[in-house]
Amino acid sequence: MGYHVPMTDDHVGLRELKKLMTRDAISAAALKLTEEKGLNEVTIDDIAREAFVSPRTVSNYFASKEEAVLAAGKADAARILDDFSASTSQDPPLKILCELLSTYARDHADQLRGAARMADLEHKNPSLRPYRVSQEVQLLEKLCFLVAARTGTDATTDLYPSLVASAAFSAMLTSLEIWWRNDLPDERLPQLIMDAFNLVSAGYPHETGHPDPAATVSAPA
Amino acid sequence: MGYHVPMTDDHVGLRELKKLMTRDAISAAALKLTEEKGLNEVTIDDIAREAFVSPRTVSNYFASKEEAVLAAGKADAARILDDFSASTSQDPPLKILCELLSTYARDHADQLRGAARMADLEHKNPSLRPYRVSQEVQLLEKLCFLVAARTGTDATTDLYPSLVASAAFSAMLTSLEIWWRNDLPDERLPQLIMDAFNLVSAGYPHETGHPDPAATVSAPA
DNA sequence: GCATTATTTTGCATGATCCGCAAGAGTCCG
DNA sequence: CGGACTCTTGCGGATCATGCAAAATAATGC
Repeated sequence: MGYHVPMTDDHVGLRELKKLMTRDAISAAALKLTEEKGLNEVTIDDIAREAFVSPRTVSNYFASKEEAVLAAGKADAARILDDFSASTSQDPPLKILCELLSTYARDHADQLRGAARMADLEHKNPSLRPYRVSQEVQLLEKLCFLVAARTGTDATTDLYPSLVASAAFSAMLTSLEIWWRNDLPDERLPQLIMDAFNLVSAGYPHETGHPDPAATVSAPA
Repeated sequence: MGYHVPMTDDHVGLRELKKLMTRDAISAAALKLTEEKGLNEVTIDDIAREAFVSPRTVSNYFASKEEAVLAAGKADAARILDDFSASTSQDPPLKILCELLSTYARDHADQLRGAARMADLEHKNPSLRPYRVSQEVQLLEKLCFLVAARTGTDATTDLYPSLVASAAFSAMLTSLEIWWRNDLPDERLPQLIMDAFNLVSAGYPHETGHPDPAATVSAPA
């Protein structure tokens, strides 16, 4: 299934290509219809018609409408994990992830708009939430093992890798959430991500009120 | 069973009582059958028979089998949040939560075994996962607002409350996970929780190998 | 106690989803 | 071109979610 095909176009296989295309078509159809009518008003038959496939094929690719809708924004996160996995830096994992994520946020603002659209969808269609969070947890477990491998710790017995992975995720997700909820400009996001990672790396210093303007968006100095 | 009408009850209502009882009965039936046969082999009709109610009543209380199964272990977490909300300490939120949780782990290890059993169920029945993580996220959001209220920050614009809430959750969940995955004795859990919170508060110091024996369980020397 | 009201439980029906199965269409490889 | 393999499709059965109205049960007033 999700095997990484050879990097050369040599023998990619027309079959695999068509499979990916129909998958994308179904996912795109689900996304479009959901944005138009709301997920509970969309049936599998509707998605099938929109994607020019049979209803059975839709169920063949996705276990539920929700997964079809959410399949659109899955690729981005995987790329980040690959980059982290491929990095040869000796810095602490949190530093590597901070640089990776803030850089990505700076260079791919368009992708992030897609993520924001997703967040919007999720707010309007609560039934999407469980599936989305579940996907996040899967990524988190993957990141946990990557951190363990990188630092020579054991994800099954050590606290460290799991805690670091969770911290990175919360930093990224919290930044995205605040960025999206407050309609901040694209330029603010990288800084927000770095602020979040700094707060995490500093051990969450006790705040009362707003002593640190860098950690809030209410005073855009 | 009930003989005569209560003489000391301040109108609690027999109705409300029966409602709670049937709810518990359904949830318990769902849990029992799922542990026996696996959730995909359990139908709503089965649960209804086991709980001595009609199938329609099951759907009346829970939107899905999954919710019925998970309804069992919901109360514990709410108590912790209430304790945190009621605390008048001026310590940082993470310190308060650390003490609250390690104390709870020391005094109520049995309840936490129940939580561990749930985690086991989730591993064997993947369809439970979305519903469970969704519940966790709801608790996390609640904790986020409690932290914001306690520290005078704004959960919608500040990174701090969301990051702190996430950190506390990951510390607790990671401790629990490692505790039950390695079949550690009850006495180890409070210490594990405190280690996790210390690691979090220290900003996840970079480890390679196992320099800190307090952060691992592999060498109980 | 008895009747009235309010709430819960239940059965029934409908629309939708999930999944296994086998036939048809398309692709791959020699 | 032809066999082997894979994907698509239609069908059928089992399950599920939900609205609706009637039966059952608890609460309230007389």
